[in-house]
Amino acid sequence: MAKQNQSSEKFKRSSCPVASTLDIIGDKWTLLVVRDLFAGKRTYSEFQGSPEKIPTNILADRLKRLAEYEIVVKKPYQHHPVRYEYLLTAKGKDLGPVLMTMVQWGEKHLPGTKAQIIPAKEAKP
Amino acid sequence: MAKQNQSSEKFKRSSCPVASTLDIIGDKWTLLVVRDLFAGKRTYSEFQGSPEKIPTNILADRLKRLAEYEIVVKKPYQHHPVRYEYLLTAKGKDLGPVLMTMVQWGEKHLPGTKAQIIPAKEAKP
DNA sequence: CCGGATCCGGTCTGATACTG
DNA sequence: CAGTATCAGACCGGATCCGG
Repeated sequence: MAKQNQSSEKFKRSSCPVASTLDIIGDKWTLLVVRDLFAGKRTYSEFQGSPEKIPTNILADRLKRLAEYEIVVKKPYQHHPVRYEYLLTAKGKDLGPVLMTMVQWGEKHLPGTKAQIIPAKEAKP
Repeated sequence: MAKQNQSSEKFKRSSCPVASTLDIIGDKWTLLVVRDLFAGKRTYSEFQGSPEKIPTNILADRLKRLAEYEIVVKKPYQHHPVRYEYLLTAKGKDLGPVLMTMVQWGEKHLPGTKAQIIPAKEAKP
């Protein structure tokens, strides 16, 4: 039975929107996956390829939860060896501003960080 | 020596601003404390009084970390029985937009949540 | 009393190995 | 490639204890 160890069932339903939102994205990895989705990554191995090196079991769990919360949809895009891709839903895309403000805060206050998720329009010096 | 159990030393220094920011605020409790600060709470017991019931050791640890990151400052405001208050720094106040976007996302996508930290200007439908 | 520190059981993380 | 299984150790969370 294995008491669903890292499974996905974490409903707390606080009345505060901040607390409720944090119940969903309040951990180190979830938003990193969302960031990768915004960056155009779509497959499991692309997520694994990110420099933060998310553990494979954590990645699987987060993707499952993101799908349950309808922040992403998982769909097969090839059948022979079955391949899946994960895409942001409208709800997931609405997390953009959250990511954005975090990027701005990080760039302003944390030295040595530079955004790469927003290509920007070639502001070449 | 007690190998600093829940102590504060969690530097990962990723180059991505999202990852770096998440190393600081990427957990369930930290932003909740920041939310309380924005809501005007300043003392240890006021934080403990929040409906989410943060455990005392977690609260102490988060406040210590927030102070180390210079997101808050801790200062005594009374001496007889010494009492402390925690105040947001400019860096901490800059987290406002992050909180804001999370509130907006939560209110839009999570039913049954209602903000209480931002009075809002009566944008009645 | 208030602001924390300590203890301890249970949960989750994270590295690696393994499977379809 | 896309995960699942396993397992030690880190971390959380509740309760309790302590210093001023």
